[in-house]
Amino acid sequence: MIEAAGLEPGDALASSRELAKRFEVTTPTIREALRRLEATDVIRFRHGSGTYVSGGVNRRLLVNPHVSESRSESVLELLDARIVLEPPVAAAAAAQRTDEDLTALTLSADNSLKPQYADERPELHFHVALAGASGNLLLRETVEALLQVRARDQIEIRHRYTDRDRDHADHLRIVEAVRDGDADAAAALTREHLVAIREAIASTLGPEQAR
Amino acid sequence: MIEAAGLEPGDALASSRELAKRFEVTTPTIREALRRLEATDVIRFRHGSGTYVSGGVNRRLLVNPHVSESRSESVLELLDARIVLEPPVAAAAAAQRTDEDLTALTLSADNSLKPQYADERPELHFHVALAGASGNLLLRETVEALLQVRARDQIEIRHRYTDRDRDHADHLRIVEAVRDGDADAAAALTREHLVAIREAIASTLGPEQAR
DNA sequence: CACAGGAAGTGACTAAATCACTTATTGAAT
DNA sequence: ATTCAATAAGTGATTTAGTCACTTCCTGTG
Repeated sequence: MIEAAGLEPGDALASSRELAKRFEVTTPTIREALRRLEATDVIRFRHGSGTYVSGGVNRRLLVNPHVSESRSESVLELLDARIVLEPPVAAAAAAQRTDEDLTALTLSADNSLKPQYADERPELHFHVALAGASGNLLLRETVEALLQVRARDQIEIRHRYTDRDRDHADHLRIVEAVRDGDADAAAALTREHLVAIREAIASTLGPEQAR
Repeated sequence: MIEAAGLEPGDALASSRELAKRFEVTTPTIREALRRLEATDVIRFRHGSGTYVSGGVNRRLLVNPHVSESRSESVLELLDARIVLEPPVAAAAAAQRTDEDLTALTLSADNSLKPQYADERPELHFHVALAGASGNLLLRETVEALLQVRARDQIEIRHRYTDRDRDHADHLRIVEAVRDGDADAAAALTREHLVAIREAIASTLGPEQAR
């Protein structure tokens, strides 16, 4: 029904009772269906107000909200993965970027100085914007999903261990490489940037966890 | 509760009615909770039998089951993404692989000749095993998730357009590179392998969609 | 020893309410 | 005319009590 009506994030759905009538089932049954959609962030409930379409409708990859963070290993595992995956994405961005991508990228680079928005507006997160510049939506979504793994830790890291000025400088250099279409430089700079973050975290965790 | 009891895929949960008693809510409420877990493949219902823990418990990344495939663009987008992401993963595998990884990889390479198992046993899928050899679980999960995007199409492709013997030969060459710890060769061979598949599909789709 | 039949357990669903929360409207005081 | 608190309507959240449908396993019969 969401598809057919072409509903976008923010749009309201019909009320539970109305949906129950329309599909000729009872409200508990409708609620079960809606709960499934809620689990993948396709819709969101607002008690007393209504149910609304959420960002998940156009997100193919997502982080399992039901896997506890304690099961997963160290935060370093995540950064290791990013160090492998993001440099080639940056290279693709350098090769494919349009002028609009470039302005969006510059915008998000400036935003790195005040990272509080990044959690709500993913497109303002530098690494998401970078992946977006590759022109491949799936790459963007992959990076976006990775950044939501251990989201709590990542916010903690950004607020405590990261040197924002250095971050910003790193980002600007990556933007330059992307602007110039220099894929190798974009990849190398992205790798260095992430390795630096990894090292900063590894040192605070203590050498015994550094692998 | 699943965490606390350390339940693994295949284990049964208590019945709805029993859970309702234990959490002091009614069965419809329990069902809503279970439906959310079902949506991310943490549990699975078997009518008349019970509810069982499923593979999603240890899967952090997953494909949104509620996003229609029609919304997403061409299958080529997916292959483009894989061409960017998987070669560096192969390189990491070459650098980090243990001897056990190597045997698992060889096993899955042989399995490429009879790909029907790959859908149920992801660890037998060559590209998943390759990512697993990197030693980074998150990388493995990322590749695993990507392979489930447009799963229907991917199965179709494997059954109709792929030259199994050539696939197998490609895989064996990648295994050799990983065995020898040759990261550059592993990456290059993986890229060529995926590019070949992309070309094969692009030609069947007709030139107008080939970008 | 095989197997049909039945009982018990389980998920799936219904029906009719009630409670809790939000929002827009209304009407009185300013 | 404007402001703002009370109110009413709409919505999600949950309950209670029960029925139907499906599986599984056990038991008694041939």
